[in-house]
Amino acid sequence: MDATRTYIGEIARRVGERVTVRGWLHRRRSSGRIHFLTVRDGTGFIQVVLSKAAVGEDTFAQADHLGQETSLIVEGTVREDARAPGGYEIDGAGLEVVGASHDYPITPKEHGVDYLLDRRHLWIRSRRQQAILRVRHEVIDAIRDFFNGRGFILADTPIFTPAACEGTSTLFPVPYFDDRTAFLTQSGQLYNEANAMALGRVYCFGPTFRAEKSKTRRHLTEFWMVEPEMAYATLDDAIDLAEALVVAIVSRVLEARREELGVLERDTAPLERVQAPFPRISYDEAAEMLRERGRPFEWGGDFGGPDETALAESFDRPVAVHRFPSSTKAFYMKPDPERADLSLSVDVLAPEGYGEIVGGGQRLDDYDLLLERIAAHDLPREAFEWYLDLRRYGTVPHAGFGMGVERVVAWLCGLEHVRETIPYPRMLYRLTP
RNA sequence: UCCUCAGUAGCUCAAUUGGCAGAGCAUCCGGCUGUUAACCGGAGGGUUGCUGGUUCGAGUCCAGCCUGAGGAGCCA
Repeated sequence: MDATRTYIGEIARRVGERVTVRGWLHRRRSSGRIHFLTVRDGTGFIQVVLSKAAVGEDTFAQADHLGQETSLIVEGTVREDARAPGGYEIDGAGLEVVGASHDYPITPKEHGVDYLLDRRHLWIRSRRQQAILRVRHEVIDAIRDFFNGRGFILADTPIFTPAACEGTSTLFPVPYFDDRTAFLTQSGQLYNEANAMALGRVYCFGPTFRAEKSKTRRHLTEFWMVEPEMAYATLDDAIDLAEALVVAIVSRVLEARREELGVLERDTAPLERVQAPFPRISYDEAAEMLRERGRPFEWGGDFGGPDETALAESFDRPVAVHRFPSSTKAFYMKPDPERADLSLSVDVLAPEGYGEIVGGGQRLDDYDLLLERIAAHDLPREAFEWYLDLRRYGTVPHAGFGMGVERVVAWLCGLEHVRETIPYPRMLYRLTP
């Protein structure tokens, strides 16, 4: 095994060369005097052809009994061949088993969701799951590049928090030293505002936790959210930024992960249409559209999943819905100066029924009004003294939003459920593996 | 928390009006020199989610429970 170590992802550039590939046996077929091993190594899949003449009696017999997911090192010569899946294959000359595998539970046939989720640590080895996780990687990388390239500073916010940021019923409590209770963050929002007052334009990017007893295709109890916040910024600035971010992510994935989208059989035509400008409609206009479509919708409420789908169906790209009633939004949203019952808020709805991917707006920057809101929401003032400081010491208009990574990945991959967009999903009834 | 649906071999499913527990895949054995979820032949593999009830007889009907899925509310 002295041939150059090669990753399968670069095999097309190694035609004619003697290579060594280290990976796992994905699948095996045999036709008597010839074995076909599909080997994967995390960078791709390659078919290895073994003939008795080339590898000898013993190795040939051994290869006939290798179980799915056996780890192995294969040496051979790369050849272009139209009969091989992907167009290239390795003429095997030697085979070394690193670790045996018997009765691998995930076979090439169908399995149920519960069965696969119980074996998520193995399921991620499948071609489809690998493709999804690669798209997720690309989305995250695109997000970081987008903000870093525009001068935003990454300033992460704490995961242990002392109290609620938005409400109290959806927080996970955790025992903290000396009989105290901490809560897992459900948004970096408040700290993000403080960071923006220090650094101008910032973003935080990390896991967030919501103890909502939601059981739908778009909910996880642990999910990743990126939250930019800008000092001296308005609602329109936030919408502009969200639009540019979504466009940047989609075009990056289309450019860098076309192969993965192919594995997922994702129709890319709807993604190609995701270009600025996005349509922008007010909550009032959205409510009118829903009524025109015959949906019973009462002004003042938030949109449900079916409402979001109905709205998104009217557009061929993401749509920004702005100025929701203040009653539907968090206490820190700034009221619309032209209509006190509305907030300077925005949701961006993804097309094709994927719903809300972005939520944000302009923040309340007036000290007295903020104090009033904290009281109106029955929040303990002491816990928010530091937050009130931001309005005591040089307050400025500021705005930002949060974007859920898993919903974006589910949309781009065309998935039925967000549970496949994260390596180990955490849901209402699932904490393992 | 509420509504709907499901649970049979390791996996995915079938089983007619309540009447002998079945198939494909996986596993093991054999065959095949270009397979593409290979194919062909053979073998092993069952507390029908749990508890109780109705019945000559229950996978099937009834009650309760458990587990899961889809949806609602809420949210990214």
